[in-house]
Amino acid sequence: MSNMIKKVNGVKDVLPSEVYKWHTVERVAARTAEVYGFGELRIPTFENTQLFVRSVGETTDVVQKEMFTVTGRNSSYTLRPEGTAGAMRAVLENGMLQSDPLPLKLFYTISCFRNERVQAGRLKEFHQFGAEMVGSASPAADAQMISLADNIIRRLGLKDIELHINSIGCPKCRSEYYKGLRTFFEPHKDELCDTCRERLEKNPMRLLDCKSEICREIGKDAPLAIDHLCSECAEHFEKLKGYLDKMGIKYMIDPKIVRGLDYYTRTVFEFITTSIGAQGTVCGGGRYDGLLEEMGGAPTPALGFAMGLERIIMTMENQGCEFMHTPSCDIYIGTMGDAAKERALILTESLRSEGYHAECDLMDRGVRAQMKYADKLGAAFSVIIGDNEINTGKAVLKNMMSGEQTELLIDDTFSEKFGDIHTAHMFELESLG
RNA sequence: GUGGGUAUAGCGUAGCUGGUUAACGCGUCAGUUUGUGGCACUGAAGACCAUCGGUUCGAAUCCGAUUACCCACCCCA
Repeated sequence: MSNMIKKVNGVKDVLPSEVYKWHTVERVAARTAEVYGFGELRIPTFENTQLFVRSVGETTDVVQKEMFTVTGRNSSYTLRPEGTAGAMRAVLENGMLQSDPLPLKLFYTISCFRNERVQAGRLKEFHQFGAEMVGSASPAADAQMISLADNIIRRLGLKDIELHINSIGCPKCRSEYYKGLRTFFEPHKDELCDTCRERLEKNPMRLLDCKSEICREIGKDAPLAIDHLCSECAEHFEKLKGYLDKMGIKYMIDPKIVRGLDYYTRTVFEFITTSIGAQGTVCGGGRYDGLLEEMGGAPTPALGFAMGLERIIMTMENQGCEFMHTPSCDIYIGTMGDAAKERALILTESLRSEGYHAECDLMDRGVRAQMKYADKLGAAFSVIIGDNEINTGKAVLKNMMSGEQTELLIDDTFSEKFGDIHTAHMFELESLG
């Protein structure tokens, strides 16, 4: 073991015994998104480094110190640290804004890569379900995006998730706001923590997000972005709140939400849970009206969100939410002797071609051991075939739960007969609840 | 990048202030009479006690370094 090559720090294996949890989340999310009119987009795992530098922002932590980048042949590629940049690149490159009816509605399930220190709910390779809507500047679009995320979260059975919303304005109102922030913090410059002193120059809005007690104390009465919105942004936010109210989606206004990716404008939101530790943001997103233009496209309003699948699953586990279970074995065919083995092989094949999960012995076990195996598989039915059964052409089908036994012919009619009994059994199970 | 904690079979753990073949539970495999599971019982396989170095007659046990993991800061999903 000591000389075995192990996996890299900060990544995870999902074993067959756990994968049903992922299927649950992925399927519910995709199905819900489809109901909202979103189509699945599949994008490459890596892109040109410049794509992320330009879109996510040169000064962000993600770009500055968390990207996995490889260089070769005069090119620099980066494993995607998030999905929006790649999705928008695909939108522009494929001319979707010209060819498809607006708004574009896209979703994707991807893994992302960020070279960070690992922690509960934070991995170097993590998975996101993302959704993006391109072309609409309407606050109704914001409301629908939030509704989609909210719906997925609710359909997964998650409880006690808070929706925090905020507006960080557009470049127009922001330049004014930055001035205000700088003049507010300037007198306290020496008291601020090192990173905040830098932030004052680079991105003063981040000061509000600092967890240091001193900075928080100083920033207590700092001007807030929502209080400095231009009239258009203010109206947009008011309308969004009105829509959310009418849709019955509860939210709280959290003026402290500052997204760490530079492309965000106007509406930003987070769904937060307290049940999985410090990394409680289970879903985050917002508007990025300037991004497509920044990437070389026509000015086009857009917005989106991403859900962290690991965090969603963790929260579900924590709250005892139900997952869809993968169906277990329908029938186990036990055998004694070579003739029976051949017959079992044929029966298994024909059962499988009818869509049943059938299993037979591949380990040369004794009958008793085979039955134990069948039990471990959770087989609903079993049948044992030996010389007697081969000679008479009949075998006994056993219901593993009730012990009920039925005699069946082990010929071409077996699959069909089994099908009848199996559906009756499933019906019975369902009526029992 | 910064801080704290942990490191024993596939998993979860025990191993007292250093002393002969490292223990237990779960899981795996095989049996408990001849052809039938769930319970119970018996047995087996499986660990150079993370790695390297040091102290010692002797180290899983003490010390140091490295690595990994966990948690938090930061950041984000």
